[in-house]
Amino acid sequence: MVTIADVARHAGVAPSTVSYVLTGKRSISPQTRSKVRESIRLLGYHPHAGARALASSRANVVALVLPLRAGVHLPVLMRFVTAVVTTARRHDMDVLLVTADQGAEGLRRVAGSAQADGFLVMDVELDDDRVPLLRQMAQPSVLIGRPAAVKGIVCVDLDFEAAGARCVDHLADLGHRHVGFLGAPSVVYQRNTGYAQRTMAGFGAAAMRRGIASTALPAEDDYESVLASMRAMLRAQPAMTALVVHNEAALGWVSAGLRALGRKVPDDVAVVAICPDEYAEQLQLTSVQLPAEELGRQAMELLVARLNGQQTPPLTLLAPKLLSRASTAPR
Amino acid sequence: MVTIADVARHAGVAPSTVSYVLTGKRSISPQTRSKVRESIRLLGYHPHAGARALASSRANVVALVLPLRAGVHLPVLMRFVTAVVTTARRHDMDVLLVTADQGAEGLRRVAGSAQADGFLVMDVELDDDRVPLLRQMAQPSVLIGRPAAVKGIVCVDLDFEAAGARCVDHLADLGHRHVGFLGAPSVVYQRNTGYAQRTMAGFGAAAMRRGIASTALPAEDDYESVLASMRAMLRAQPAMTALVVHNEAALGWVSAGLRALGRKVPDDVAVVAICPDEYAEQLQLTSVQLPAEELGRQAMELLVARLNGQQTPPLTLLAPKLLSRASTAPR
DNA sequence: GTCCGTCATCGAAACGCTTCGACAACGACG
DNA sequence: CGTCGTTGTCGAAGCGTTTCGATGACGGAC
Repeated sequence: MVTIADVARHAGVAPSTVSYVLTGKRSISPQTRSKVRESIRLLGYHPHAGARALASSRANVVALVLPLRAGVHLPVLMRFVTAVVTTARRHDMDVLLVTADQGAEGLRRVAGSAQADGFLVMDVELDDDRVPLLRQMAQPSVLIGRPAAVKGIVCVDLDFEAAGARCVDHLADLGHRHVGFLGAPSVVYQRNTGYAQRTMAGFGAAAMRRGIASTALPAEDDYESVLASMRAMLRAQPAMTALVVHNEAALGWVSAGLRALGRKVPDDVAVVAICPDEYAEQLQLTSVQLPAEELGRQAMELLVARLNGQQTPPLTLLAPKLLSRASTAPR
Repeated sequence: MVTIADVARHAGVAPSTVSYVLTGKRSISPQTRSKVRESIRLLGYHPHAGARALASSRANVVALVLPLRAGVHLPVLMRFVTAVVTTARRHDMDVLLVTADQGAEGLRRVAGSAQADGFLVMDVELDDDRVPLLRQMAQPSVLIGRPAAVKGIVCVDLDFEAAGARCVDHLADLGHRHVGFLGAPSVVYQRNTGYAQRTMAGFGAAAMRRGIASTALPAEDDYESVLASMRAMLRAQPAMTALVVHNEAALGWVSAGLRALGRKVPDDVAVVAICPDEYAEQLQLTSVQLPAEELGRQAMELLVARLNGQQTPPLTLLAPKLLSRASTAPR
């Protein structure tokens, strides 16, 4: 293994000088800098991560806590992950994969061993038992999503409440008086997942405000379940003329299902989805965008800022954007 | 931060003794052991990962190289990931997430900085440019999948060639003389991905051997594409009475699509899938199992074995298992 | 011509752990 | 009863960085 001492010897300088060239923490003359750089290149030197972590008490690693469990729509999750990894790399950091099933214990271990400088936590439940722990840890953390108690933690989230409301408003403006809500798989609500609950709440409140009748049901990710939920909604509310879908896995089955139930989109039933734009685009659905990449990126940027000692706003809430497409043609 | 010296002081022993209690590399009297354990618990001590890595030249981390790109079916990928993480944890290792788009450069960086002790690489292409690098790296690696040249590397894979053949044999035994093959998205073949190519090859060869006519087409992950591919196959080979599907994302559309083309499963067209068992179970499809968890687990175990200096077989090839279900009822 | 501030560099001391040789204590053995 | 292995523990020397105080060299101000 080639060490910093080897580089220093080769370049005819002190090890500390090499270190300063690498980190840029002190000014170095251009000549020395390029001499050292050349030696580094020639010898193929890579600083030893462990040694670095030990000396600087910075691992240059963030832990990403991922929910690999039922009800999570993986393609969407991966958009977050990709954005996080890309942004991390841009700041010369790496990403340690921690699965949510390792629980608070896993967090404690990773934090205690100083394996990671910070934590990015996804799929937060409203009453999440990891939150108290995160709050008292030495390392900063950023949540993607929002628990009920946000005191003392930093969150990034889409304003799902507003998103739910935005869908209703759009439909109400088009004259719909009876709307349905096709939600995430029921386990997601059972877990009390923040974004799912909030969207529902926003949807419900907006319907009340606009004096519109509404029904809501969860749906699993298969055709039968989607069909069953929609059938049940139509039975409960035969006059239903619009549907809000907050379930990426179900999206593909919705219009086929409605057709099977004797309804055409958009003539009989208008559809608004809450999902990444690409999906809506492909299916030609009016949608509120779920900016996964943007959320992942911002979360990582916030974490980096905190690691650099900067003050950050405790809550970054992205405003929902609705894009009108063929599935809600004016009546 | 509480260090090993604190623990040693608290327990009234030397730091090295604490270390030996932790690693178990020398025998320690039961009394001392429990005394030290108690101090560790009381003080909430966690060894500093960096220090440990530096002193022992072992980071207790494996890098998992993930293909987060088009054509990869994420639910299946996540099965691998979950199995890898779980197995890693069982050996007290953590998992560093490296995305394939960081390329060979990323591997070099992680390896050079001794951030990881070994590499697990997924979604290997037949002529993968990372393979030469992996071969010459100080750290061992295990591939999930197989490049064309396997010399000097360790791979774990399902025998996809046999899997393709197994499907044909099953169908041939049932009397089918004209079969189709609905493959992965075309980008996957364009990339020359090992498992996709091999399955095709096995399928084709078996069809030849059994004197059966065959057609093959790729399919994307949407209904339209699946329908189009199947229509094209039926046009090319109107007598087609059986279909092998090697595309998890397409599975859900197959029987609906065939129905739309005027064919019923299994009476008009028999279907065999190559996919994780759960999917086949749910859709009641005869299938060759894709044991993702098993592959992930074995890959990690092999890597651990190599890290412990054990010799391992260069190729672990799992035999395909076919499970007969309703979609290939005897004619 | 002296003094002072800046700039570039050096040397040495951490950082927290593992590992290896050394060494008592102790029972077994001849 | 001396000797020899074993067992359990200690002390110290690394591991490869970063960081901080120190130090020359140099230029500008007086």
